[in-house]
Amino acid sequence: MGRNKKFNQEQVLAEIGKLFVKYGFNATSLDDIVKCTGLLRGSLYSTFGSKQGMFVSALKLSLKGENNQVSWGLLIIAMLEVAPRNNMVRDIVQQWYKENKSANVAELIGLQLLKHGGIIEGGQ
Amino acid sequence: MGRNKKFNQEQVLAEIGKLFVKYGFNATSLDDIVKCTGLLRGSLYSTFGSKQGMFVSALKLSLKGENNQVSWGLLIIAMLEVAPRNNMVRDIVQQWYKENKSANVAELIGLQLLKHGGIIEGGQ
DNA sequence: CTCTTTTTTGACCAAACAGTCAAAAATAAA
DNA sequence: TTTATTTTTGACTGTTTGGTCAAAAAAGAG
Repeated sequence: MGRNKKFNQEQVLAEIGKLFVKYGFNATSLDDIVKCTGLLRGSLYSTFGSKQGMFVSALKLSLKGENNQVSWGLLIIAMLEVAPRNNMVRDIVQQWYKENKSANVAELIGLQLLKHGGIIEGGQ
Repeated sequence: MGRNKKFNQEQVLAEIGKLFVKYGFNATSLDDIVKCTGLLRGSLYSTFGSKQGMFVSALKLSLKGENNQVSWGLLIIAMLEVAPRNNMVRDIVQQWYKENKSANVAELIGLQLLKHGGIIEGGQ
């Protein structure tokens, strides 16, 4: 019983994921997240617990679908900014790596990072 | 005339570079830099102008030598955290990419990022 | 020694930060 | 309708942030 959440969690996580990809983890502020989701801090924190919780949830959701621009972005942000100090994120990425290890995953990661930095061109 | 700087600029930049590699750009605070270099904010700012200036100087210096763990680290941080909003850094990395473009640069970048995130093992 | 220029010093600042919480509102269940 | 439970709201907090600046100290040049 009690009230139901009035927002669609997956929709919100998709928005949050796009934000993290655009600015990176540390450079994305809670004010940014509040603005882009339309939710208030209390709702975000009671749902996800912390900023890292928001990232973890967005990452997990994104990895459930097939690899796209957002999931690649979240993966490289995870490896550079989050995984080194968050075991849960490191485990998630490690799991993903195990399942997707192929001859050229490393190369694909590198290409995504080069795109992200605007060093080479790429869709969007 | 006038006083000479009493610190070795290249030594200081090497320390700063290591810090940036360890924590990333955004997660490295000026207090961190002050502590690790032994310099005070005023000296740092009168020499490098800004935090981004410190990063640019450390990156340039590191790329003058041959590729090592620090220069790889600075490059991936540059691409993910700095280049998207700093044209100078983007140009530096682009220049580096032009000079080092080989069949497997992208793969090397990907491997470095996987190492950085602790996803695969690697020296140190 | 004196003069002039430069560096060093560290206190200071406003803005931005992630996170909290008590009260109000909403609603599912009985 | 009442009650129990949940979510929403938004003001609030202490901390940390990158950056500034005037005064003091140092030292090269004459």
